[in-house]
Amino acid sequence: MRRGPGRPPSSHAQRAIRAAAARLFARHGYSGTSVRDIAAGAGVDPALVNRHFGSKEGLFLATMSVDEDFRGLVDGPLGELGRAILTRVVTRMDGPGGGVFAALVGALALPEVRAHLARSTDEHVVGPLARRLSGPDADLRARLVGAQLHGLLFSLHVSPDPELAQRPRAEVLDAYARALQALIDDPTA
Amino acid sequence: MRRGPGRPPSSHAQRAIRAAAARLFARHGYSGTSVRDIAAGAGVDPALVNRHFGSKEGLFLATMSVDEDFRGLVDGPLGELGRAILTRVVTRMDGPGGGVFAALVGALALPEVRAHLARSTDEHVVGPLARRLSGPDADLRARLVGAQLHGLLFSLHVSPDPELAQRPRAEVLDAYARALQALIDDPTA
DNA sequence: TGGAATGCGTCAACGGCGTTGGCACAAATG
DNA sequence: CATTTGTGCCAACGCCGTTGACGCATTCCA
Repeated sequence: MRRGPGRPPSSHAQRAIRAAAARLFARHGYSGTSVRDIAAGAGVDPALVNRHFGSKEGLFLATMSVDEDFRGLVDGPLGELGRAILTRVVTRMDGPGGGVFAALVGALALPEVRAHLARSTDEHVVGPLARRLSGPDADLRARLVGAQLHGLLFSLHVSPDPELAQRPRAEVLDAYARALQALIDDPTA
Repeated sequence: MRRGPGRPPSSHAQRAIRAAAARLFARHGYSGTSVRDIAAGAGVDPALVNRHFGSKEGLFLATMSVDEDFRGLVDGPLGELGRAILTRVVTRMDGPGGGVFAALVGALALPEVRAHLARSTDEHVVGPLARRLSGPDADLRARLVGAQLHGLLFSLHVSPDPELAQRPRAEVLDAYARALQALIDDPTA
């Protein structure tokens, strides 16, 4: 995108790069998307990507995030919390930008991506849930609920089980909610 | 490794490449291991790798496999099957070659790797388990048990939760077994 | 008002990557 | 002996992420 000499000082290119990166990363994953692809999609020189975002990894971390949508995820009544959490998370991942989780998993070889995913999970699921659980091993049970969530997302969007992905979501959620609830409920009650 | 002109006709290099690849892939993952690294570790020319195994992906699929260890995984009594499956799988992944699952997940961008993992899971967990379950939605419940397994392995070895990995395995397995059992038990019973 | 500093964009190049084709040589085959 | 086959080596290809030098417009400041 060549622009005249009287162009504004702000960076239009920066937003174009972000948009192209978000689209391509979500669709083709981290290693399936090259810096040159992103630059071409944004109509920009490849070197500009690294100039603005430091590196391909920096751009990935700046665009691939799920933090904003999961506030108050574990706020419902405890007796139906398994179903509530599942509905929120799965619905989010079925919508646009659902490739984000798969893209993150595909880039876990990068330590910063591992840290990002771990922090997201801790902040929105494990931490708040552990504070709400009663009974023994609340922290352990909350972490295992996080593992269960990762497992379902994994089987739906990362290494998809076709039979599972094709079933009505309500059936899948109902059954899996029982498994989550087995860890949410106080085992001594 | 230069060898004299009277070398034996069989392929010593092939086994050296396999061994180096298994070690390096399990430790550093797919994209963290280069063909040139493997060749150097085997004392061999990089071109030999592709000559014998077709491609880096071919070598990866030939060396990274978990099939052999999971026969009869779901054969125990139904009432304690959750605990039995977990113990087998987690013990296997804690031992040497435990990096295999993480390596596979890190290479899921390759369609053949996705197919390999899906087939392994279907063959050793989902299929046999679905045949043993009673009650409604046996197939769905078996698939969700597979998702739970992936989730725990994910949180232990792919994107490790330090708090979880550090706990005594028995506590973790006991708690998670309840969650698996919630899907194994007939929900109408 | 003139000069330095800053930020944006362009271009060419670097080293590393997976992969390929050509060549050499020993062993097996007729 | 001639051919084919398997094995190994070397040089090179195109793509990758990344970097440094440079041009240019704008802004800041003495």
